[in-house]
Amino acid sequence: MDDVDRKIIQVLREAGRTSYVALGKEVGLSSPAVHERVNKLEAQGVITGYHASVDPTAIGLGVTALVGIYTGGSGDESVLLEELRKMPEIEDCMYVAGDESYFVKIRVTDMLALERLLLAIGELKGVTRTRTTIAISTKWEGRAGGKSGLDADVDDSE
Amino acid sequence: MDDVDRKIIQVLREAGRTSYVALGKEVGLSSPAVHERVNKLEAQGVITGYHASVDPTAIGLGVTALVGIYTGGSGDESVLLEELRKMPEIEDCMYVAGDESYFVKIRVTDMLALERLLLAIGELKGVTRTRTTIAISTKWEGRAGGKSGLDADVDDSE
DNA sequence: AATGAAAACTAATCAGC
DNA sequence: GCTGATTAGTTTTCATT
Repeated sequence: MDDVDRKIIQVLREAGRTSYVALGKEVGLSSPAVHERVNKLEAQGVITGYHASVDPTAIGLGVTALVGIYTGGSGDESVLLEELRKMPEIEDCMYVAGDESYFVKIRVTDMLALERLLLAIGELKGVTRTRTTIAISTKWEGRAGGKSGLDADVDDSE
Repeated sequence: MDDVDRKIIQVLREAGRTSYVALGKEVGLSSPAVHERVNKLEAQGVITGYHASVDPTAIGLGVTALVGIYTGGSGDESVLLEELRKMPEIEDCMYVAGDESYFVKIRVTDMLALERLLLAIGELKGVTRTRTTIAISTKWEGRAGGKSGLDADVDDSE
């Protein structure tokens, strides 16, 4: 992981379909050279995949909500997580330190679907309550990160 | 927007670098036909971009936090939003209905950087307080959405 | 670990349906 | 709006340094 790798990552985070030829020009390497580096980054698990970003409303997902899940008592946490994983409406899921145990981002078609999903989550074993925040407007999402991967304070080995 | 478009979207959300040849086989169309459809989806703003997913810790972003921002009083909301936009550590930003006004996801190198950023957010004009939840473990993130885009209750025109 | 050239494949364009 | 063919460009392999 050197500065060239970080530059490659930066470019691919912003434009995931950049050709290896173009990527090579950006970082000053030949196409086979960048390709080999990208393969290694993928194999190491640094690059975990490539995804098209889609306007949720265009595919009928008009409602975005952030749900904090409070747990307690009887339930087995790993079973709860499995149940959450089965719910495709849950796009993001984090185990958190704070008032809640889990924090999830969900997308559904409409308020009725939201109501149903919140009821379903609330009835899972171990869930004591939920706390829902509804997104009125998404200003931006998944912006290519903070330091752009550059000037990172990262281990330079391997 | 028909079922073929939805299938294309589904595939590209999961594998953003799928070739048009492979995509054509998935949906039962020739390569030029899918290419034309993808171009239209991009032009319509349904597909908004392609991005590599990166393991944040691999690029030195070890801390993920969810921050609710409470506002009130004097500040101009649009100025506040501009200031937030200038902070590259903020990956997601939503205007929400709930206890908070904004809800943001931030990624930073370490706790010191988190402290600095929270102080900076807290000092923005119009911000009355923040409420931070720290992610201990990200179970999943950006999972290709709920209904997979299929069987959507969507307008079939255009 | 990178290069330059070659082979295989894909993207992009276009006439025709 | 799709197909099939064509051309241009890219990915991938490989011998070489």
